[in-house]
Amino acid sequence: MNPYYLTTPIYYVNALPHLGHAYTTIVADCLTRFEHLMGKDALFITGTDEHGDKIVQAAEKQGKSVRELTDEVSAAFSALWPLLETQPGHFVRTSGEEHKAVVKAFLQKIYDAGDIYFGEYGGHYCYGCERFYTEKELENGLCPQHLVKPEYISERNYFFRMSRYQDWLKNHILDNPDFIRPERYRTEVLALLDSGALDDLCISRPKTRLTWGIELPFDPEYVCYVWFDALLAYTTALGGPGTEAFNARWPYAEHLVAKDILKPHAIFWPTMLKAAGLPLFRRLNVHGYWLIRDTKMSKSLGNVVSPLAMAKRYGIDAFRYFLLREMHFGNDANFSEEALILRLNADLANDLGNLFSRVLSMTAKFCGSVVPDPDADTDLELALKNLASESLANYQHLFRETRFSNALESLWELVRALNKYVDTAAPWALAKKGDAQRLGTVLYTLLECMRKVALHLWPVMPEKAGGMLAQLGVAVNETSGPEAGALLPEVAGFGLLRPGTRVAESSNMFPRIETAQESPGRDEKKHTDAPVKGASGEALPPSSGSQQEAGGAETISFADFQKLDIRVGTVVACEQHPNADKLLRVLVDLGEEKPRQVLAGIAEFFTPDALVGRQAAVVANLAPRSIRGLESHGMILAVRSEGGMELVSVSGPVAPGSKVS
RNA sequence: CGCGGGGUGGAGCAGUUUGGUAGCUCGUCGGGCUCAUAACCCGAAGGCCGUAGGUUCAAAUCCUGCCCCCGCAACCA
Repeated sequence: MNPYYLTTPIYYVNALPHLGHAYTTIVADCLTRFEHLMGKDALFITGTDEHGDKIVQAAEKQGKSVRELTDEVSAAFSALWPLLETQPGHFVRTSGEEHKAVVKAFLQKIYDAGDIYFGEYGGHYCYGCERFYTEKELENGLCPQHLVKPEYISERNYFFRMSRYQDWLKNHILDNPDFIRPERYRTEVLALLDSGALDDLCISRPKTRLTWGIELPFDPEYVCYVWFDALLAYTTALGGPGTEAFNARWPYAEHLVAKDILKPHAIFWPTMLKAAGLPLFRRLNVHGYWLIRDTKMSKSLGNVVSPLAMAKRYGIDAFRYFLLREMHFGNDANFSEEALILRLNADLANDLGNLFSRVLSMTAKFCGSVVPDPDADTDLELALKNLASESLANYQHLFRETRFSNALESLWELVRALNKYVDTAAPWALAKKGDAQRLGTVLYTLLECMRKVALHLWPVMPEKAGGMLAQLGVAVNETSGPEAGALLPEVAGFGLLRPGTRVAESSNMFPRIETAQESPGRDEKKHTDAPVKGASGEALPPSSGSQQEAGGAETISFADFQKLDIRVGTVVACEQHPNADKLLRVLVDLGEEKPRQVLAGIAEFFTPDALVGRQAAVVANLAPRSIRGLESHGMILAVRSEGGMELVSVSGPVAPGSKVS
């Protein structure tokens, strides 16, 4: 038994799952599948963090009980995993009884060891944030979030002597370069430790302020600080400290988190474990954010699709491939449908899919879809095999280091080399010549290498890889996948594919996505580019200074005007923004496949019901923007009048999506 | 001095830890092949690696100053 244990964060249930959650969990799944193929007894877990102020607030806002809300959101998370083709070994909920027992035992242990003390805590408390601020954090004495003066409250609380472990932690990080990765986050944590003394950590909340939490075992008047509780879920998933499963796996534990929760994982958590006399986890893997910027697709198509919907549209395997290939682990990356299609077509359809298509088709044509016997290798095969060994070795190394993008790039060197080999060896010419021996060698070499590629891709694209292996006559268990350790002999060994095996007659694993948006997308670009230059070159310099309108607005070129895509939409639904008084969340039918979500700052003037059914002008190609937790995909045009506000609309009903020109 | 990320051929990104011929994908141009998903293969054009100094035999890579973008925050779409 060679254990591997990986955790995703225990996701906070104050919001529904989004792309970030999907990414982290998919990475965890890929790594776990990979380690399985590398011979490990691999397991990853995930779960939900359900305690704390924010959950209580969210529940109140939605008019639900805390239990209702947490059950609901937690269910939404667990329902997501199969859709992403991920298979967590456990799903922990911090509101579960087992977890509570683990937390209480842990707290008691540290308490008994003398690392928890009761102390006075005075601070500037902001009721809006429900938290204390230090002098430093305040801006001009005001809460930076709410811009109100916080109240000075003095409170007695329990503290964890984290400061005691500062030097120890620093040394541990210095002695173990792999403890926090990638490097930049390790540097950041070291800088943080160097910058000043580590404070002790306040780990309690009086029940007078918060009751939704785990009661301290040594004082029923207090509940546990949410981080202190949540981090322990990583041990709960194994049954908790002291259990057999825990002892077996915990020393091999790795965590996977996004950069926003670096500090709790890199500082709180190791010191907590140290204080409790437990072994540390082995490694903390930190990734960046997915940014969603000006998605050009939405501009020309007018369709804005959620990333998860995109997974459905293009297939979960392609989605997983894209996420791993596009983001350099640790850095931020951009998500766009355009980029996704590009990757799908270039890497999956043209390179990989086409390789399978052409080789299987030739095998059918020249060898009756039976794997031929190879004859002696020529220099061509030897060179290819060298390249394959190197590429696969790199892939395995880089994948293990969470450098997925580089790993896949390395694997694709092999895929391209195989396509090139087809051209160079020209099996069709050999067939014509009747050189069956040479033809057998070439096709065998190709099929064998394709099998290796498919096998290595299984962690990333389980379904597609399974399909490719099946086409090559390799049986793979649908749920558990290839056998544990299947990758180990693959780097140097060739010849595992048996001659005589029946293979598929053709293959169409990754059809190209024909960019259905005709060419208006491109034309549009040209239209905007060319005229703009022309206009500014001729018209602007002499006139721009003098042509001021009465209203004070400067003139713009016709080309600039053309950039605006204003359409008339029908409001199909409308509700108050759950987290903003002045904003309405409006669903507008713009003649697209789905109504568009637009946030409008008009709640003072319109009730949600008053808007439903009305038509209004909408700027349809405005870059999406997130406002207080919700994304807005456009702007509803309105006029502020003396008595209130009026929508900009049309004099008679028109079809939703009609363009204003 | 709020914190952080970044400025590399037309676009998007590696490379910077361990200085030593500037790399990948897309796009453009030309050619080849016909097994294949208008795919594949070859070749070419295109970069003073933001800027100014410094260290060095040698700097995208180390040091210092400066300029410019972006995220976080902001009831603003």
